[in-house]
Amino acid sequence: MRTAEWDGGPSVLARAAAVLDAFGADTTELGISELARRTGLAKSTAHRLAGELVRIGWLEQAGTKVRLGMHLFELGQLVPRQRALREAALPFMEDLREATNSNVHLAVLEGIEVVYVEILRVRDSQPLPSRVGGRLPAHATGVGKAILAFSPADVVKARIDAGLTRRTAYTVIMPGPLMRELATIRESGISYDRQESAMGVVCAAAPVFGADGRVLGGLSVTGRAERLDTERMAPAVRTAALTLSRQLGAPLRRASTRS
Amino acid sequence: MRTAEWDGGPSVLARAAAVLDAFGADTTELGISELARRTGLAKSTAHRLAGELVRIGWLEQAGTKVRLGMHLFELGQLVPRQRALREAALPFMEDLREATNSNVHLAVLEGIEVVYVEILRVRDSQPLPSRVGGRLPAHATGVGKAILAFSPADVVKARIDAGLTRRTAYTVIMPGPLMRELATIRESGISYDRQESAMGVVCAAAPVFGADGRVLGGLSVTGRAERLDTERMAPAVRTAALTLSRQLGAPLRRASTRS
DNA sequence: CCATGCGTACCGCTGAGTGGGACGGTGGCC
DNA sequence: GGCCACCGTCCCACTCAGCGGTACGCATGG
Repeated sequence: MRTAEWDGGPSVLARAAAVLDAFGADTTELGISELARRTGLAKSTAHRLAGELVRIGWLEQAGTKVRLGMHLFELGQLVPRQRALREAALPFMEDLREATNSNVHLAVLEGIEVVYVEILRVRDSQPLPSRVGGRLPAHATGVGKAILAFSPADVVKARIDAGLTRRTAYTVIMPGPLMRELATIRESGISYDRQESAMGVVCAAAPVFGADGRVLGGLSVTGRAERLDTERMAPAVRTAALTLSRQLGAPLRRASTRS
Repeated sequence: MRTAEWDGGPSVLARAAAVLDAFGADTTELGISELARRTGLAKSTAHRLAGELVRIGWLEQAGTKVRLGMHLFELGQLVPRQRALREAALPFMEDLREATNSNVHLAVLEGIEVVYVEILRVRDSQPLPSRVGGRLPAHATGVGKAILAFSPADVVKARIDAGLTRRTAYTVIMPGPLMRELATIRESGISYDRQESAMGVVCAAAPVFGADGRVLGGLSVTGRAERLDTERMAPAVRTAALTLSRQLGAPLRRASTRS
């Protein structure tokens, strides 16, 4: 069997993780053979693993196919990084949406990417490239840059070393300019995304800090380029992020706080 | 090692599931020894499993302790039963919250319990016994009874056979009265919870149907007994549930639709 | 009517997983 | 201050859980 793609040792758990990771936003159901193909497992192995995963509730039988099970949703809702932040942030996010009449995002950093923890959309919202539980490269998003600006140097280094992948013509892909922008964000406490993650989408973002003074995530106001004046939104986002940080017990000293 | 507690065979996956299930709403971080104790695994086994789970992102290292990882949140957000329903329901839930100025719940049936998929709270909301991703016995909640009323007979039987556990003095714990109430709900399309899940908490709920005509979940308006007039809320909840069902492609025939 | 691909089932081999045990560090109670 | 209980970590020999090649019955469709 081909195991070369897994760096370490292909343990049962790694195989099971590969099975679950075979599903995606547009891949909600898979048959056994398709599962085996995507994971590189033998068909009989995929069959047995799927059966076992169904028995523990991580997969659900859908006819002869299989899909992610509710137990995973339940577990996911218990993830503390997400839960504590979302719970504390929700009221402020709703205020922010009402005040700005724009989409509001809450995200955390996971490795070198941001994961969206909550999204409040406005009624007439155009489609956005973000999804709750979805990932985007940190350097190509407003919240990502806000978080990176207040993260330890090795985190920024990891992001740069992994390659500043281009997502649009405006994505910052050079280390130098990115570092300079992060310095500016540290001064102003505000980060902008000017069509850097998706064409036509702009946002203003600000970092959220925890009780230990370290950055926990980012808050942003997002909208279409032709409708949203990011500079006008900046004070509102920053205020919401500061208020949220204060409620989380963050030691906010001056205008801009660094870790 | 003690494996008698697991019915089938204690596969690696079952052990890993036990490790993850050791965490809960109030148990966000665990040490290795505590983990071993709660799962009944040998300490060295718990240690190795935890290490492997960390490597695949299902757990996170928190100092020497360990907690659920962001990867589980990401996976959980992909669960189709939850995602499709929540996405379609959100706008209607917001309308419902605004119209009734009360907490709005969306839940699905998982086995014999309901799992809350989304909760919209009002500003001054008193604490509720519900949590997104949390479980409650189906027979003791408004949404649960709404779903049971339109579920196949064997589902209702399973719920009754598992025991109608009492949660408050008002919980329906006798099979006969429960069956009669479900019949009433089938007629009216409305289900009530009068302090049956928690003292002081009442709700009005209605079932949500999918394109195949089967019940997908339940929608409810919830509040404190002294402030919420459930009968006055009933038409709003039922309307929202019907509108949502129609958008989901449900074949709604008459005033009340059954599967 | 055969080719193809599906889900399912069986079964012998083997190395991944197991857990007992040991070890060093640490915190608190006496 | 010194004892002790408990912690996380690591090692290692045994064994059975997991693996995948193989085969079968069944749709589908060309």
